[in-house]
Amino acid sequence: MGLAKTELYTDLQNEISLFAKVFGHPARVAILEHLFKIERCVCGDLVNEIGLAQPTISQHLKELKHLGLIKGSVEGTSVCYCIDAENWTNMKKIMISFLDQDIPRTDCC
Amino acid sequence: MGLAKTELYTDLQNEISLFAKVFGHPARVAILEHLFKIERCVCGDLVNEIGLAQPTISQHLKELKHLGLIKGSVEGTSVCYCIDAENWTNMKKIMISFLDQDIPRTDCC
DNA sequence: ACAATTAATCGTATAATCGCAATAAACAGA
DNA sequence: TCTGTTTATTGCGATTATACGATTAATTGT
Repeated sequence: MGLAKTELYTDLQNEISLFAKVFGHPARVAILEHLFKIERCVCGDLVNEIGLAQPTISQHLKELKHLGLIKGSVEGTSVCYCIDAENWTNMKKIMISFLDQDIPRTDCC
Repeated sequence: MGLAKTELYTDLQNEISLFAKVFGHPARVAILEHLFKIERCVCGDLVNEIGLAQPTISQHLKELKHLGLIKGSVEGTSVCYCIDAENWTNMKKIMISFLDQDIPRTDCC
């Protein structure tokens, strides 16, 4: 993707873009929506549910876990994933404060 | 970025990821925040404000305009940009409904 | 018409992303 | 221990994204 010049932006702007980037792929959106619906599920369930190869799902899970939005616990040979409530709530505040800014009444056109 | 298999996902999931992707770069976050603060500004202002080259800013503006989140009007030799209030509000509803899902009380870990 | 100003487009180098086959790692049961 | 099950990691090809110099296009003022 080339290299974003992160030093040009505020920490908050960089943080917003990192959260947004992880939502910027429909597979990760689908994984999260499934976790919200099912509450908890193992990696193999997501492979069947979504239809991508197992390494691909595993890679998307890794990115979600790296940002702290989900957490996984080993249960025998499988790994159970769920939403990380605290981190999700924190992320939600940041994203909504960005989305919910007051729109200027004066139009430019 | 490789090729996402959009046919595997719902229209809503694809739409959410497209909106998120455009927020997935700090320059576009910075552009939008500046438009919220200043209400209206020309391309050159953003070049000075952010510190990227003019073609780069122009390219980011193009992506924001393509999604309908901003609109631009020609004013002499310069182009004035502003937030598209209606489309922003529509996008906001979609994104917040995704972010604001009920978090399951049962933890997996 | 000409020069100056501003923004968009083109071309290109670099780097990240996506997807998956192959493989490794961790664990459970016989 | 051996086998089967499940997930993580590695390596690779194809594609997309970022950034910018050079150029073009559009407009204004003289």
